[in-house]
Amino acid sequence: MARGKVQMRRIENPVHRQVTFCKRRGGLLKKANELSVLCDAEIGVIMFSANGKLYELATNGNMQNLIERYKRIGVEGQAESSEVNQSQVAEQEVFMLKQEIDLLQKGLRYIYGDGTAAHMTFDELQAVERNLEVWIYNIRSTKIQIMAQEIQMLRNKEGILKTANQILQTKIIEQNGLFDVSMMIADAPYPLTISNNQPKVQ
Amino acid sequence: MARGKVQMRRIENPVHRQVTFCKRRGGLLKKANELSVLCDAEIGVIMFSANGKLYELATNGNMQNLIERYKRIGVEGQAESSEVNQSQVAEQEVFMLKQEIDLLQKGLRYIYGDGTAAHMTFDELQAVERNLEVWIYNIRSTKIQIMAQEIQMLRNKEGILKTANQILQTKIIEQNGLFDVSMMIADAPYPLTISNNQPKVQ
DNA sequence: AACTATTTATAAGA
DNA sequence: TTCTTATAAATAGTT
Repeated sequence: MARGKVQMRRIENPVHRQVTFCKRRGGLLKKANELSVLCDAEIGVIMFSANGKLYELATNGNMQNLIERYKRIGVEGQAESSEVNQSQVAEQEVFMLKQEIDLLQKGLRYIYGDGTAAHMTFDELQAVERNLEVWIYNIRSTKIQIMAQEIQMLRNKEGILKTANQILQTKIIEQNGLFDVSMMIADAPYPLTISNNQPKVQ
Repeated sequence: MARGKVQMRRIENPVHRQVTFCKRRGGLLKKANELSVLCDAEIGVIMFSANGKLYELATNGNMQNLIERYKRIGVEGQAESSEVNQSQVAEQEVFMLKQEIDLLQKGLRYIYGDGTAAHMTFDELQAVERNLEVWIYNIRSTKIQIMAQEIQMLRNKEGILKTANQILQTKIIEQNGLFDVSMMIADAPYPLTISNNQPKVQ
């Protein structure tokens, strides 16, 4: 509105955005208050900044009352809504969220809780038991996979070490001509020149 | 703001007041929307005109959500409140709620999740498996308890029914004098005069 | 936060 | 309510 028209889209520069928010926030609250005084209207404004900070104004001094009135009057005599009547959608959404929360809480009570499962019905217990069996099955499968991978890795290592061992023996024999070192290391259980650092499986 | 400065008090002329309300209402909503877009803020405005008509704007398109958020966050980080700050109580409550939500989410990710457990380490799997075994054990114990209670209850019922049966037979015999009805009901598997509505165990 | 050149909002009139 | 226009207010860019 001054020193240049502004494009009506999000200000990318964070500092700039913050400054503008601060300025316009004041302006908006002032306008709201003026409208309230001049026209004898009751106005509430709720603002959440980008970083979640709350700013509010209620011209009657009490946002709770205003919200109560809003919910009561609600859909009835309203005129210029920002959108079409979304109250049904909103109610539905709230209902869904509440159900989801219930489910979350129940599920956790189910698992953590006192462990005695004493408050559950027989059918619920039956269902949980089946779930637990599936989970145990999955966990055991995964464990077996992990162990199989370990085994495979160890076998690969074994092969590499054996090969290295042979190469080393060959080199030593070449360097020492006719002298046969194979008798010197005949009792060693592993190649003497490569450390054997294997991972463990419990 | 134009053609003369305006005194900041209620406009007495009703027509004039209505016109001003209409104009400034539009201005306020526009400003609110601009602020929302420019600064990435979430803004709700509720206006009740002097004659009780409701006008509203919610920049996220849903006033219910905004009110929910307002009530949740409440007094936390707010600056220009129209009321005194109850921040300590509110902050505590918000903190508790956040922790609870974290716990819920963490616990459920653990249990539900993708079921494949592929992202867990071997040791984690081991721990979960032990937990699951404990839970299954508890569940099976509880099931057995429930079944034992059922059996006990059924036995009690059986006793009561047998007693009732005998009493009834006795009464009938008394009323009919020498006539013996016991032969009439000898083939009935249960007492004929008491409904037998037993719970089921799967 | 303070300063202005401009843009925007709007009071009065129609 | 809406349009017009003179003027008051708000504010973008700068310091």
